[in-house]
Amino acid sequence: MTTNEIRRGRPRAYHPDEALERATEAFWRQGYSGTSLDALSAATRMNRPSLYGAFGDKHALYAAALERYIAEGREQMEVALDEALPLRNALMRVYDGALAMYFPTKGAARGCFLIGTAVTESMTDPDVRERLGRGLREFDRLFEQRLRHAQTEGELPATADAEALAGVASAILHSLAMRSRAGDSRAALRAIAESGVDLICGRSRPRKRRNSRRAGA
Amino acid sequence: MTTNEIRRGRPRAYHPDEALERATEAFWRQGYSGTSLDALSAATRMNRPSLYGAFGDKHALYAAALERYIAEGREQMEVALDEALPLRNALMRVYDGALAMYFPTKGAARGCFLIGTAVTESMTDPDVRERLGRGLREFDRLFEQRLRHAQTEGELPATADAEALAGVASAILHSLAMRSRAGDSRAALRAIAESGVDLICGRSRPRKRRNSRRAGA
DNA sequence: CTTATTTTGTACAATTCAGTACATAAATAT
DNA sequence: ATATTTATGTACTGAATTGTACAAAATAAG
Repeated sequence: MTTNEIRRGRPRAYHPDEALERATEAFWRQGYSGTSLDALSAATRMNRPSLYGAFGDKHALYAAALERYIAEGREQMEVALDEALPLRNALMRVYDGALAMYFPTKGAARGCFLIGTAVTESMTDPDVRERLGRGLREFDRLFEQRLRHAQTEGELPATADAEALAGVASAILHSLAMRSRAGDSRAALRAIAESGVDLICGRSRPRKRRNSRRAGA
Repeated sequence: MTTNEIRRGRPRAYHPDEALERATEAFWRQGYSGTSLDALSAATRMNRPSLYGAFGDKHALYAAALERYIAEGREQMEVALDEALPLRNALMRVYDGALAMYFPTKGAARGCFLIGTAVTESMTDPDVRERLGRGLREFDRLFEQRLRHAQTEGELPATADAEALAGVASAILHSLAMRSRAGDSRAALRAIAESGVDLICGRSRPRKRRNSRRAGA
């Protein structure tokens, strides 16, 4: 991707991709307004002028972080929604992949970067609102596409409303994104995802999983 | 509620409740970190020292705003979920009430104050995370309670998992809260709510409302 | 080696931030 | 009237904010 051209002048002391990832993590934790350039400088281990040189101002850096996150999310989702798998499994793979991101192996739960930060900023920043909207619509589209495929395979009735079901599938994802920031446990969120999948795929018999562990954080 | 005791000294030039409401609106638009005390002072039309005297520091003011919003939301939801109404209508009343808040009659869409601001702040502020969690659980509880009632009335099968369905009902609400900040139109969000209600209540025949208007913002 | 080019690191400027000190104003109590 | 109490309004402090100027450093080109 990043073609290694022969660059003149002093070489960079950072990897742009790594730096963007670290900047993303800083925004992820503290939000856009709550993340200072000092914090970004520390996170990326780039000094201030290098940050500006590489990404432009704070807003451009955040925009790049959002773009990268959305693109990666789409790729992960495309993989998870493998059409060779049963619809149930495919959907759960999306939610499990999301939960893996929302609950890092080390450190506190962090939820979804896009939802956790852009939703606040979108009110006063039309550019962020636009990116947030495009991101959400992208995920809607992938769900819908996969559901339509399930219809052609007979996994879902041909009369089902794929667009509507995709909206519900997305809603489950949105809920996981938020709840993981509200102190809910990963297990509790996975149970919610399963409920959603049951409902979308049309459980023949309602599961009787009473007393399943649902402990808080 | 606020007992009008005989107060000595210079009378206040503001109404605490009104001021808290205006402060809420400022936070609603700009988030916690993005709202300066100057902005709060302007919104409440209270000068800085009066703000501190009345509410304490910025954090305490935000906490009070959250508390008030959650309490009001609970009340509205209790009214909407009237047990005398069919489950379908009751649920749609909740979503319609939410959309009425998220899309004010004048001004841009603003979504949910709790979700739109606390989800960002919850990462670095345990107190906010706690309040966010309690708020969400409160709404879960009301949904679940209403769904259990529907079971006793035979509107839902006795074998249904009320807790799980309540999670889905909440997820729909969470999705509306976010999407309204992402540029989605109110009509599109209402369609999503209807899809969710259909799924929760178990539509006998999948609705065929193809080509219903779903225009963007 | 010299020059051109690019990045780094320090240091700074101008603003904005949260929070407070203090004098003044406006009410009640005696 | 005078004292007491409470709130207001101005002005301020110290810290944090974003963004930039500029010299030194590190590389390639000639």
